[in-house]
Amino acid sequence: MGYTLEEIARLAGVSRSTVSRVINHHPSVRPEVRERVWRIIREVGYQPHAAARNLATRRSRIVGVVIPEALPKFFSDPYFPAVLRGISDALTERSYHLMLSLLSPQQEEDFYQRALRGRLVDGIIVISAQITDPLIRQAYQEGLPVISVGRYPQEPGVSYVDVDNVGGGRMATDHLLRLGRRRIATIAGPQTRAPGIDRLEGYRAALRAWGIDPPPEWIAEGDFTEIGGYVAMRRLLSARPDAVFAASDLMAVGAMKAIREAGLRIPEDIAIVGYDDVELARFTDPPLTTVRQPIYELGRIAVRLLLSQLEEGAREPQQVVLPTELVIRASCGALQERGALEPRGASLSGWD
Amino acid sequence: MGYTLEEIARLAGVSRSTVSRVINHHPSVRPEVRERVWRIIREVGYQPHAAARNLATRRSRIVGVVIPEALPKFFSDPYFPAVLRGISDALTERSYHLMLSLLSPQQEEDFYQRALRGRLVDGIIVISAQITDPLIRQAYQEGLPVISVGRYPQEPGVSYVDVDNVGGGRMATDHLLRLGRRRIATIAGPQTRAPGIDRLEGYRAALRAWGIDPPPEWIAEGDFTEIGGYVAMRRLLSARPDAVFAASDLMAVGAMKAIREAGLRIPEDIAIVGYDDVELARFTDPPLTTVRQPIYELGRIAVRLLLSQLEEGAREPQQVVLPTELVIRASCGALQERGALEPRGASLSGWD
DNA sequence: GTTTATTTTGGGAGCGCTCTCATAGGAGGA
DNA sequence: TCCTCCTATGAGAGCGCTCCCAAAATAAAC
Repeated sequence: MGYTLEEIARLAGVSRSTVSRVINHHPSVRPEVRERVWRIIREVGYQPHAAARNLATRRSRIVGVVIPEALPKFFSDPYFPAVLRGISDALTERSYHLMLSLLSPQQEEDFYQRALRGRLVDGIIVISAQITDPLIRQAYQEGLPVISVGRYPQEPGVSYVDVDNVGGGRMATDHLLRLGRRRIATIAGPQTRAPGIDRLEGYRAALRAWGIDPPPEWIAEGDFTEIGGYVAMRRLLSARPDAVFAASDLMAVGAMKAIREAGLRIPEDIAIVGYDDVELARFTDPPLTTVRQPIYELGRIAVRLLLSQLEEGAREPQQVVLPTELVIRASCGALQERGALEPRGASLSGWD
Repeated sequence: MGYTLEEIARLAGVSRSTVSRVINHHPSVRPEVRERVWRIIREVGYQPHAAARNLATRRSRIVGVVIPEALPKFFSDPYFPAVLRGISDALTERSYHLMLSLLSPQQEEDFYQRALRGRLVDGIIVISAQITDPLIRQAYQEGLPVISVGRYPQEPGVSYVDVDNVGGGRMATDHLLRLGRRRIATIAGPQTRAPGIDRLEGYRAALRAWGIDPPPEWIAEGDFTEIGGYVAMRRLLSARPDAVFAASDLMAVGAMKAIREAGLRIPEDIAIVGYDDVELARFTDPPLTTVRQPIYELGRIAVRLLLSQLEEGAREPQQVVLPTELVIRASCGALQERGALEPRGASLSGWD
């Protein structure tokens, strides 16, 4: 423990430089020498000192992953673990390390100073940024490598990966239209955040394509939670919709409750489509038709974009939007065997 | 961008050493000089280079958090996010950074080499180790700072934080005994992992204290999953128990299904207590009495132990066991208003 | 067998910081 | 007023690596 390059060099009877070349797989070392050096390295269990290397190369091979305001959402939402897995897998493949920061807004500034400007990390990936995330803006303006998971409209030059929320909203609404529904209401997400805005935009686009102009009373705003969906749905009921597109599964669940309380049937009286495909969606009554997003991929691609900046020096903003997928279950009325998958009590494994 | 100590020194008209003292809050700098230096630092936005500092101090202020085999469990289990939050909060308070590694067994070795022996991290916290985790053992044997979240019986000197699984099992079982149940069966967790072993031990201890010696047919082993609980319960039914202690909530849910299929009522015919207090436990029918663990604290304390090794050079193994808490709902029969909390359909927010 | 080109190796100079030690001022005591 | 004792500051030597450049060894060309 605690060997240095110098000592390995001495043991192998070569110079420091040669050992350095061996570790870094530089071609111009005689195979015989290379072998000898490796043997010594393995023998004594030598491992180059990370800080020394980082200092000399001016690279740390560490990527910061920032989850602002993680505290409430990090729990319930399967979103974060999935993105994180994607990021982690992709980084590991490329021999990078992942520095995780669950930050409150006050801590963000401090983090930024220490980690990014102090070159502790080579770049950062910010997940689910507020629409005006100062971290992203600051990093971007100083030319430090940053990728946003979720589009970042404030600063058009910021690279991001996002899911096609407009497309997802359109797909969900279009599906209801094709099933013959015409009075399609929506429970939109908060209009302060990109997913909320985009999914509503998709809803509008789909209706527009069918020549329908939704009146204001078809649109209610929720906050992505179950209660929010419930409250919004009660308001929408007076418009007598025959279908609802909810911008999150949780809101869809709340909406289903309100619909049932009003004595209406799902999907016969009101069809419903959610968004996210959370695990729960398979176990609602009836199972929820919903929009699935490639969340794991989101993480992987964020890494790919960041490393292309880091290693190939890509300068122009790269903006990737991934397509979504419609998962058809019974709540939209497209399936015959409605109720067949209905669970007894709450259940998570899906085996019953 | 890219200022060095030297340059700040020149700008402030002092030496490098003095600037270094200022940043490190060394007392012996004249207040007037200190102020002048700080002003320059703020003005140019200077930030010390992390790698240079790490090299000189031989400390990185980074702690590695290793979650082996994260892939399947990281999702469903609220355990990991909670521990992670505890760790993250505690580290942030002490100005440490968190390096997260979601590792497959093959990657563990590589990680160990690079991160720990290369001094990329000052120490590691391993969550939910396999009972024979090689990472922990290797680190421990080389004297590198490692804390296990969950006890590590293989190597008695390893420091760990754990939850009192024996106490939790005893508490759950004792509760059923106090409610008058006498034929108490258990669905134990896998006997290859500490929580499984310990909770069963607690069950035994509680019965022993009441002079009851559970026959083998009262004990079935599950794998912590819902199916596992279902299968185990079907086996147990032939022993005609009047209560069951399931070593996980998921198994309890499976057991409830089996009980109901057998035409028996909960809690009248068979009372049931689970373990973990997962979110779902509030929404089963009837709501599940269960054992809650201080998971967030687990993370915080892991950090405290690690830093006491790192900063105060604590050498002797520190082993902390946290108490659990019994959350009484209707499934054990202790509550009158059974069914009052019963949800309609699936629901997560608990507001209905 | 030279000369020239090429590959392999070694030495030196950093990377940007900390930390010990020596020195220059000042304060305090006689 | 002089000497002693602190306190504030500066200089220098690393920390352990990479990378450039020149030297040595080898191969190729004449």
